[in-house]
Amino acid sequence: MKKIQIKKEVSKNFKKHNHKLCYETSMKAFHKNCLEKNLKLTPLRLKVFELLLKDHRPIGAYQILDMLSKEGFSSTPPIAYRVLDFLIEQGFAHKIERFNAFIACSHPGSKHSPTFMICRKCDKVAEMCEKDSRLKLDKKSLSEFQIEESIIEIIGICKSCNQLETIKC
Amino acid sequence: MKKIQIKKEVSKNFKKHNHKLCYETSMKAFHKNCLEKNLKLTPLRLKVFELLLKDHRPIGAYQILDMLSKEGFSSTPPIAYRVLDFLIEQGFAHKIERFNAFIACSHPGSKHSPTFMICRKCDKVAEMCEKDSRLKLDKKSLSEFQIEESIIEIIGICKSCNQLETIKC
DNA sequence: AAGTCAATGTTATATTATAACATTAATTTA
DNA sequence: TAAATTAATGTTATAATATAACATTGACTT
Repeated sequence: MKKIQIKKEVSKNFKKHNHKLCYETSMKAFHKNCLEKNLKLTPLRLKVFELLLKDHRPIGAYQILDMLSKEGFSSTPPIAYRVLDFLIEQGFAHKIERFNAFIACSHPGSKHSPTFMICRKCDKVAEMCEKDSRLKLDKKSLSEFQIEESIIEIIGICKSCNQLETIKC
Repeated sequence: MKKIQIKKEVSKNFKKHNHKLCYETSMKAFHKNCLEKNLKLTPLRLKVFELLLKDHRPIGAYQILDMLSKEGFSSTPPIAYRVLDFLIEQGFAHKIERFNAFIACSHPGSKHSPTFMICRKCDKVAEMCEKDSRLKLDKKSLSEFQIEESIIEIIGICKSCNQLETIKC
């Protein structure tokens, strides 16, 4: 039987969507990853990942520390940064350089260089999958530079915010 | 008479080149810009721009402050950040988010969203002009997100460093 | 039970950045 | 030209982000 391919919309993060599904899919992948690689899925790691998954907005390390402290976890800076490093290494989180903030990965499970669309009104972020975002460089440059990693962050206004603005007028 | 178009090489910043020409061209453009817009070309602004133009490496704000202090300028943080803001606004400098550092613009004179190639060996940076770097997003995303600004930073190894590495072996 | 190692805890400090207000110097205007 | 205005610079204080270094805990190994 042919598997039906459901085209996931890149910009869904900006709209109402089945977020419970987002959450559960990512959390399941995280469990699976840790199990397979024999990495420890500790309460701290789970909690931080859970916080990142809450909505599609980046969170600063110190915000995370606040939330951890409210939940009874230790909350000195290295606590947050270490777990964030772990999540990033494992491909389950990214840093948004523009905001010094962190976000759950939308296509978790392997290291990759993401492209982010960042709405400056609602602060939500959508991570595009590689096939929807391609950086075309000219031949000469490509031949002279060996790319290892790319940071692509697009800042603008998402459709939802744009529509709200239109309605307001 | 037809003007001869000299194709400027994007990756020249990584190699030996006529840097005096780089420097002078940029400095001249800076003078012209300030004159035309009636902005004050103060010793402080000149000095900071000069520092950024020294080579094609990004410099941190506190490095700039050190150098300013050595040259007898006042050197508390706002001094650097204010001038950097000015240079960025005027399109003569950019921030490299990845390194919280600043670099002289290679195509100065107007605000634009640059693409940087950053060599992680020699720390040099080349800024690509827009025609040599294009971000292709899928139609759907484009229609749903109004882009205002983009941050594109490519990290890797430049040809010069790559060759050095090869020779070493 | 002792040894090992990964994870977490802790203390201290480094690095990057901004807010708020004071002073100076250039320019405009009375 | 003197007063008024404004832009630029100077200053003090502090906020926000991040890491180094070492201690403790707890799980797993042997």
